Amino acid sequence: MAYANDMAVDAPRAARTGTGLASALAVAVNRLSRRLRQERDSDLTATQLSALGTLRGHGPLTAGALAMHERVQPPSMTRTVNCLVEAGTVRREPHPTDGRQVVLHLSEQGAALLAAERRRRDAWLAQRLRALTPEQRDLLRRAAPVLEELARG
Amino acid sequence: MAYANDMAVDAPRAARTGTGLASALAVAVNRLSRRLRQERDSDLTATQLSALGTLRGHGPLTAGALAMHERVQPPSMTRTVNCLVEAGTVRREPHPTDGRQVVLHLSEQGAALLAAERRRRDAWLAQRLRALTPEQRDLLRRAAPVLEELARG
DNA sequence: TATTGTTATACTCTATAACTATA
DNA sequence: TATAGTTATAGAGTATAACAATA
Repeated sequence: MAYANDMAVDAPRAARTGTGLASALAVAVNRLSRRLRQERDSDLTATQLSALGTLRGHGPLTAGALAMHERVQPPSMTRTVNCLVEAGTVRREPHPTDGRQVVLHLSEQGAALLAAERRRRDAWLAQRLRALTPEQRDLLRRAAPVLEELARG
Repeated sequence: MAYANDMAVDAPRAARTGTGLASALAVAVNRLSRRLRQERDSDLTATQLSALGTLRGHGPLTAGALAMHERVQPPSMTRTVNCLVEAGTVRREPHPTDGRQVVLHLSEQGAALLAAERRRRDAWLAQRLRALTPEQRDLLRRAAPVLEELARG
């Protein structure tokens, strides 16, 4: 016997039947993520923006801590940070007590760029959201933190 | 004056303040999408599974139609399809009336692989979902089709 | 001439393994 | 010896531009 998610691959069907939530959610999230990536229009990629956003939200972080927050392996973060430093959006500074660690700081230029890029990146989604009903927007407003919690796990 | 989404970068804050929904949603969706990609454990990638899933849902499609559904450019889909054909999960067949077009069919082997992979991919998310409250799950169940609708735009 | 699909090429993201420097 | 970060290397996804075949 197949699993429930083999019988309900699309979100509308999952909503009707009450089965396959995991599958429907995974598909929807992946599609929307890809769609959002298409809408960015700048020098910074979605991955770089995400790292900058984390630095803005949390303040300075070590390379390892940033990698953990972004859920990537350290070498991947090294590469991303190299791009960000080269673009002048992030500064590498020595750790005060541990010579092995590096502390990453968002530069003023980085903060400004982040704000501008985020506006651009969100423009498409914000426009789409305005086309929804108030109830649907409220639904998404309450769902967003739950999605974050799922990702945090 | 900055946009609302510059003041609320994280989902919980957006939920509290009622601002920055687009930004919070974009961040949450991107994080969860990346997290889900980490959880796959198979020969097929998330992109390949998504293409197979679309073929299963819609039946045979031309290369161009599949690219449109997956929201990628035709050359990207060519590459994905090459991998799928090489893996024996998809067959290329000639279009009955138009010699330029190619019709892509999900093979039986592809359907079986898809089912198995989807189970594996969803296992992590399903487990995480069980840790939520029934209200949160219901929230996501209703949010999933809205996310799909946003992506479809 | 327009359309469909592919090939050529390049760039980004990501990972694992190996290496360096420091604790 | 263990840890933090980087470098080296490789594989996948995506895109644009150029090309082939067909309509």
